[in-house]
Amino acid sequence: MTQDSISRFRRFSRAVTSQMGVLDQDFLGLGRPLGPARVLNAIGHGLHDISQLREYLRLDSGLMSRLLRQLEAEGLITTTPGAEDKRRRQAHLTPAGATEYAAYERLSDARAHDCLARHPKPDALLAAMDLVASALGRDHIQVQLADPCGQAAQDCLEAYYADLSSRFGQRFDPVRSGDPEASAMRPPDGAFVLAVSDGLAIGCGGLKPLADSDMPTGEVKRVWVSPNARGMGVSRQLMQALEGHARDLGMRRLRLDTSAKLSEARGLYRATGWTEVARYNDNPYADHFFEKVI
Amino acid sequence: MTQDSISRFRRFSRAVTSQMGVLDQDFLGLGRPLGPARVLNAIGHGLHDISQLREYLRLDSGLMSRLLRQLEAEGLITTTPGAEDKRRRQAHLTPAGATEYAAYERLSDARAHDCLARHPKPDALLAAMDLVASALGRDHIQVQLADPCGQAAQDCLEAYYADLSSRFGQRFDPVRSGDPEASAMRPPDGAFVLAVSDGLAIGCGGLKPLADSDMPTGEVKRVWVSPNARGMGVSRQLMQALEGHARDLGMRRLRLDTSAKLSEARGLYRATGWTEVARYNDNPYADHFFEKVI
DNA sequence: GTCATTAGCTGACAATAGTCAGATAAAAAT
DNA sequence: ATTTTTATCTGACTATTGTCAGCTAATGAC
Repeated sequence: MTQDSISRFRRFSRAVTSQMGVLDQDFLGLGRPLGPARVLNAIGHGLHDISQLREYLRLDSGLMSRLLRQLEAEGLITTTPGAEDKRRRQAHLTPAGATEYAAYERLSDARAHDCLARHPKPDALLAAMDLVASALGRDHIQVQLADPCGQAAQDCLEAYYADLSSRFGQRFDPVRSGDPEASAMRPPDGAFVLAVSDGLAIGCGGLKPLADSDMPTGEVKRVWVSPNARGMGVSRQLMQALEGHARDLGMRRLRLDTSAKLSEARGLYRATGWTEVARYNDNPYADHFFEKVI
Repeated sequence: MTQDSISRFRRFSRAVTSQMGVLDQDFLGLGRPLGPARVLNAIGHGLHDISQLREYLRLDSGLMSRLLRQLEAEGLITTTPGAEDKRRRQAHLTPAGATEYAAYERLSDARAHDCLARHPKPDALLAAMDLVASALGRDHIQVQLADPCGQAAQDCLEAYYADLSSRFGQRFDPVRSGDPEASAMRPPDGAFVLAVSDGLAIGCGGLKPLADSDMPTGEVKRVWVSPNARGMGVSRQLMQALEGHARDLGMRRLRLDTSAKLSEARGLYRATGWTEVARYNDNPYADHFFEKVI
């Protein structure tokens, strides 16, 4: 079983526990009550901002504060005032806390592994979990800037290329880590965004500058949404985010190319203010071209 | 959305809450704390035996008792000593309790309906939920005697016939409610069992007497497992249950017919003590015949 | 500067959940 | 008939979770 399966399983678990209004009691059995265990895990999972923690765990500020003091007294975390705003405190794991967190992670991994290992079709099970998690978590999908060469982005892009390969019946194999376009999709030139649902990247989109005569123009590329998360408005969110970044980067116009084989997409473009234009590049796979002034 | 979708959704929800070690906080918002609300719902759902309730909800006997007293004081339930064993008390909803229970059901229905209604592919979502629920709940699948003309049995049989029709490319349409074989599959002549996972029937099997010369013989018929629950040992459980009933009914030998197109099944039969025999009936769809002395 | 707002903390409670050692009565085992 | 076991109940606790008003320090608006 790959690490990726485990993370997909855990995403499902998180989606279910946080979206269906359920509490995860998984954490019991390691000698710590649910409250502090949830806080410890959330911090371990990368939520350092206390206000974020409160929102994620839906805890009262008083209760949150007490739980933090408790973990601090146990020597598992430290809290420090924020760098910019000293009111916003940050929580971080101490080495002892990291060890405890790792124990929870192992427990969780083991459960995921067991469940998948004894299933006759683990891939089908994971796909079903993805579908359910996306449906349950559709209101909590976040679009965020990411490094196009990071692991999550690479996972998305590989899935995207595989998707394209199967649609065009032809192998897509762009240079991977040394992707010549990657640097163009990083600030300050462009942008690359990921749609993240409960910690798993389920979609992506890139924006790179396009040399043009009359006005600063960007090109939208590699917009892709995981099949199990389609129809949930993710691509719309991705496009909005890319437009926002384009504006911030001073671009005045966006372009994109697409193919008749990706028919779902064309409706979205038309519905969100894009107009079809004449071919503007020599991409052999593209047969439809759109433009939007922003 | 059909009622069936709702029950499938709710089955998923129950499977997730009870199998992943999570507590359903769904019940909040109707002015009752989680504990009593869970008890009320479990009773409404048909769990009357207090020991069953305790096991299902995993509550301490003292706590359970107190929650019952509380609900009794509110006039929502009554408890009575069991008919056979006066220690085992039974809990039942009063009319007022039934009204409260219905309010929870409506809330739950509404949530299920909303979630399905806003999904682009509700059927795919439900199928994914079935798959996940079956995987999570595989250790809690119960095989129980049922009326072959009951609603759950009819749902299974219809799915079974649809399955056969698609495999044989030919329409199967046995007489439904007036099924001539139904009465043969009821005690005292035969048996009909359902595999139930979190309240949803996911498989079935029938047993009817077969006229034979040398020893009392039964025939196993209509063994079917929902595609989303296959590979989880359900058919094995069904066959075991049918064998048990056959023994109780005094049968000494079992027979069954099957088709080469249902190849998965033949491995199971061989592995569980059946031997292939010569054709014993004129079923045109059957081309393989098995027998087992019990 | 003053004032309103914000993030988080503390104290004082209250409600809920869980535990455990008997008590009681019915059933089962001897 | 006696003893043991079982199912439930009760009382006396403890632990956990949730709530709310007021406090402090930092920030931002005017």
